[in-house]
Amino acid sequence: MPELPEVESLRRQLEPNLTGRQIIAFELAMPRIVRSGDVRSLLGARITAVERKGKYLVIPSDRPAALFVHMGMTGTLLFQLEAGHERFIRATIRLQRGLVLFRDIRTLGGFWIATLDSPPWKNLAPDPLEPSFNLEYLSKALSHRKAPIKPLLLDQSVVSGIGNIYASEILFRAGIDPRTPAERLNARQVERLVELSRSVLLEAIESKGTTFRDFRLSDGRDGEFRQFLKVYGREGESCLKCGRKVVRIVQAQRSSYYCPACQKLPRARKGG
DNA sequence: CCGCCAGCCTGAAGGC
DNA sequence: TGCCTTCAGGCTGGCG
Repeated sequence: MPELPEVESLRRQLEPNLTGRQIIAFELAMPRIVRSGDVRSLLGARITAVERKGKYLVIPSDRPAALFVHMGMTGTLLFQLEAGHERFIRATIRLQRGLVLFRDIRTLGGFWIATLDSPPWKNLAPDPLEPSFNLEYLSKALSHRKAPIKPLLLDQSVVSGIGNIYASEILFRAGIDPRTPAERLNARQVERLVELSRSVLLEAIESKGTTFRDFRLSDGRDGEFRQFLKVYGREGESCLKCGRKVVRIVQAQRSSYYCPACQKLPRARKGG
């Protein structure tokens, strides 16, 4: 699953079911999903909150240790009162009441057990819902960056929480060509990126995220934002603004979708 | 520091 | 019915 709206939707569903509950046991069907730390340091611990940082879920406890979860490409956390018959369950957290199942087809996600002041990430930028993600911040982060803006939106040290679907959606709504060198964006465009990153992610949260393929909410349901996607996955279909065909290109080994008519590159500079 | 690329994994879907 | 290739909501580490 993966991007901010999906992780935030999971967080909201899990919070009331996990907060205040004691961890009874970990059952690791695939031990290597524990990337660092020891799950034994959480046995008997009581969960005190379910938080999110970028695309990570952060689950602190009444012990020094906290559980960090990243969903990778295909991970999710299912909450069930009783064991079911789900496929691809890599780990099960047995609670005082209920079970948290880590379902991850491609096993690119994982668990980290660590203290809150030594999280698994380094250089994680603010996400677009944080006040510190503003024009001043983003202008500085993008200045002197010659790389195309689209892959930079996926760089979690520039802005956290945005992944491949929402990067294309944000750029479409901002009217910016994904190939635009970041340093060539003017202040007006950077401002639009700040505002639209925020509004697109908020709208997606309203719909409990996007299920394009594998993502499931913690109750097993699908996110409903897919119906509101304007370009992602719509190669060859008509642009919803102008009717021209949506194009797919590959940047940094990832698909980017955009409308060549609605999303323009800046004009080449003289001499340059 | 920056930009690019291979690699990590598994499963679904499409072509032949 | 295979067999093979391509494609996937992410991120890390290594190279130049």
